[in-house]
This record gives sequence, C-alpha cells and structure tokens, in this order.
Amino acid sequence: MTVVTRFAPSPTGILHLGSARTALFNWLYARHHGGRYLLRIEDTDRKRSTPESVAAILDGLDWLDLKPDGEVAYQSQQQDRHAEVAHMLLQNGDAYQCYATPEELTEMRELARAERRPVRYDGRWRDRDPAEAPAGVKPVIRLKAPQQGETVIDDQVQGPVRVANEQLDDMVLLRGDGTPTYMLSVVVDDHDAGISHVIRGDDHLSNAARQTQLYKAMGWELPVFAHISLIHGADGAKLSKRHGASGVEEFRALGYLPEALCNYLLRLGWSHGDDEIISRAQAIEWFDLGGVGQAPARFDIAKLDSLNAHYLRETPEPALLEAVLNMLAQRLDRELEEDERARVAKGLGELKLRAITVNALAENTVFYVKAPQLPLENPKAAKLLNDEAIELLKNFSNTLVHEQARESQPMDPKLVPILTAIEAGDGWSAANLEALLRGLAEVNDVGLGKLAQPLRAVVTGTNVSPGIFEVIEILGRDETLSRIKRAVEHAEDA
RNA sequence: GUCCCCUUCGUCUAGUGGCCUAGGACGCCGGCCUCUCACGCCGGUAACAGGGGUUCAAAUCCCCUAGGGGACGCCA
Repeated sequence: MTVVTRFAPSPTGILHLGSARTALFNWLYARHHGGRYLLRIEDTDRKRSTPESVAAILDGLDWLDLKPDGEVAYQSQQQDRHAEVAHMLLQNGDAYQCYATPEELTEMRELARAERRPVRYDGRWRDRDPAEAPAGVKPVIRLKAPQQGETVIDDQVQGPVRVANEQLDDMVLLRGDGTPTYMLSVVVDDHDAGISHVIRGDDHLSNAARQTQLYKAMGWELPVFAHISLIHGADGAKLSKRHGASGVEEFRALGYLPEALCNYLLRLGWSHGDDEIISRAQAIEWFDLGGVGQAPARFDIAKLDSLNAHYLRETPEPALLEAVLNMLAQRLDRELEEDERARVAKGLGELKLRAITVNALAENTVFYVKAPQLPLENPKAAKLLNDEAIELLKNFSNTLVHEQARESQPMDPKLVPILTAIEAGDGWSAANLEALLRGLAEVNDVGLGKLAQPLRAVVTGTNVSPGIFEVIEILGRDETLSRIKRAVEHAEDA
C-alpha cells in the first residue's frame, strides 16, 4: 500500500506547537514508508480563516523543514464536490433532509442537559415525510447513521476504540445554505486525495467514529487512524497562550533552532529506547506509530533549552554569524564596522558553547563591539575591582607599555621574548598572553584568578566569559589596553 | 450529565508476565576539571495513582475507585 499522510490545519491563527508536532509525525511517517505527505488548509470557515494565518502556517512548516509534497490543497475549493457527495447519499437513502430550526435544536439540547440525558439530535426528521416540511425553512442534509451495533475505530495509537452507535446522532453533512460541514469535507477530501493514514490530535478521536460511518455509507475504504495525544502546559491543561509561548513563530523569535524544536517535539510522546538526540535522518529511519505514547505530555521548556544548547553547539559558526550580526546591529542601533564584525566572527566559536538560544548568543557578543559602561553594572563584576585588583591591572598594562616598569620589577627571563614580540606587533596570542599573565601573577605572588578575574570584569563587564586569554587575543592589544586604562582611571577618580 | 481516552521519578520517557533491589534524559544537589562560566566526567535525590483479583510470579493481564483530558454545533 502506498502511504499518503496529510497535515490539515485550519488557518485561524498561528502554527501551534501541537500542530507542528502533528505535522512532524505525518511527515516522518510518510518519509519512513517512502510515501507522500500532503498539506490541506481547512478553510471552510470563511469567517475565521485568514490569509495571514495561511502564510504563518506555511512559513512555520518551511522553517521546520516540513514542506509538503505537491501542491497545497484548499478545502474551500472543493465545496461543490462535497455537496455532490451529500446529494449522492440523499439519493441512496443514506441521508435525509432535516427541517429542524437552529432554535429548535438549541431547545432540544438545553432540555436534554437539564434532564441529564445525553445531548443528541433526536432524529425527528429521520423518517418523516418531507411533504410535512414547514414553509420557509431550508433543510440541512443529515447522515442516516446506523442506530444499532457499534462502530469500531482500529486506532494505531489508542488501540481499538468501540463506540455504541446509539451514542452517535445523525450529523449534519450539508448546511441549510448548501455549504458542507467539516465532517463531510474531511472525509471526502481524505478519500479523494487517497489519504491512507490519518494521523492527528486525539481531540478528533470521537469524530473518527462519525467519519467511519460516513466512509461506510459511501462504501469507501477506511484510512488507518492514529490519534496522538495533545501537548499540555506545565499545569496539565491544554497548551495555550497563558502558558507563555505556544506558537512555532514565537520560539523562532526567541532564538530557538528548528532542529532543536523538532527533536523536542519528536521525543514528546514518542520514543526509541533511550535515544534522546535524534537527527532528522535517524528519525526517518526509526519513526513508526508503535513508538507513540498514549498519554498527553507536558511541555517543559528546560528540556527544550538543553536540546537547543546542544544543537547550537553543533551549528557551525558561519551559519550563525549573519543572524547574530543582524541582532547585534539592531541591539546597538547602528551598522557594525568591519573590524567589529571580524571580532564577533572570531569570538562566536567559544561563545556558542555556552549560550542557550541564538538571541542569548548575540547578546553575549556585545562586549566584543562595545566597551562596558563604567561603573560596571554587573555587581559581581564591579566587586572584583578592588584596590588590589586595580594595582595588578595597572601593573599588567605597564608591563606591556613601559620599558621602565618592566625593568623595575623582576621578570622571568623567558617572558622577555614574548614582550618583545608583542612590542614588535606579532606576539599578541592567547598562548603568549597566558604565559605573560601567569608570570606576572607569580611575580606578584598571587593566584592567576586574582589577575584574570578583574581583567575579565574590565574587558567584558561581567564575571563570566570564555577564557580570558582568547578574549583579549580577539579584542586586540589596543582595545584591551584602552579598556584597562579607562577602568583604572575611573577607579582612581572615585 | 452522557460517551471516549489517559495515569511509571518534578518533567519527557524505557519497560509488552520472571533480566526491575524499575533504566535513560532534562532539572535539582554534591564533587572533579579550572582564570570565571559553559562543556566534559564522577556521584546523589526522586516514580509504577489507590484498592481488589488472575498467576508459582504483575509496572506489565482483568475489575473497581480516584484524578486528568477530550468529544457531545447548520466550528474546524
């Protein structure tokens, strides 16, 4: 059997995480079985469907690399076909016209609820002669569903689900104005498109029973159903806006990577033994319905963060650079100079190892293009700059610029060539700087941290950064010395 | 209210009758590494919703209870 899956969102808002996961499962299932994965926009509710929403869905899928095979289908364009099927059913006696008014139905439901009876259409027009139809009421067409026996959904995730037919009322196929309902549309579209596997949220599980009746009435072959559980928020309720970010686009804007989001979504409700980090290629190889869990899963941002940090580390710097540079320019509200861009480019490799999101990464590169404000805003960094630290920093910069200062204190002879090289302009490397700072610390009889930490504070404005030798190598001699000088002067003024 | 689905550490999960004194991941807490942070490594905390059966043996099968979710539209 050729596998054909589909993702069928209604374009009434953003692309939700839950929908994205449904799309991912459909995509993976099709890929795994060498089949096709289609996209159908369910826009039959003209009032709520918007082109912006369609664009957002297409955009989101694109970003997640879940592009559909073939053309995007629009349900609204098939209305004539849907109506045709409804009339066929009517002709065959598998459907009938119902003249009950909406008011009448509301009354019926309220009464049922008040009397604590099941809320269902009572079938009052099922066997009534249409000649008795009241004037001026446009009838709807309802399916004449079986009243005895049961309808079984052989669900690939939930197992066999049996529903007594007496629980299912005669659903509306065609509205009074002649437009098809969702129930009719999905079944007809899925059949016409040759959909073999319907993988969707389990909020559709009860719909599946009704749809099964429709398939049977038409004599069509049933698709395989697989209803996956919904994603819930940390409090256990269905994921929504009040849980914070719930749309794919929001996570993108926050600086999350599509690979991380997909990996996270895949592991939410699906597993392959103890595997956690799963590439797209492995996912295609491993994904099957058997591994899908039945219980709803709660969304956990901490796990997404850890996955994102992982994929960020794996992403080569050039792929990150442009995004970071753009964010930086926006943050500083100016274009970056060539040498500034070069520094960021060099610093990225170490910085990406400790960031969680792309946005945070960009924020962490700021010190490469902008000297920290004095006094330092970061309290921990500010605290590092005590009198002893200022002395040591002064000492360090003097060593670099003043011949005399160098002669006035004992200096490890093997450091002299380094100083000479730096003076000559080609010795400013992390390795040399480390040797120099270690030597200086030794001469002053302090631990390296006593010197490195204040230097880090002065240069980056924080107490946390990549290795300080690499940092000042990238920053360059002039900029490093200038930042030390400013800080020393600022401290002495105070 | 009626029907349907679900229930293993805080979270995601492994587990398909003996391999389970229940494994992994994230988080959290220690420690190592160390110029800080991160990475990495080592160690720790922590769960079979409750109750009945079935069986020599149950997290795994059955029943009940509780809790959670979903559906019940001329919405999708």
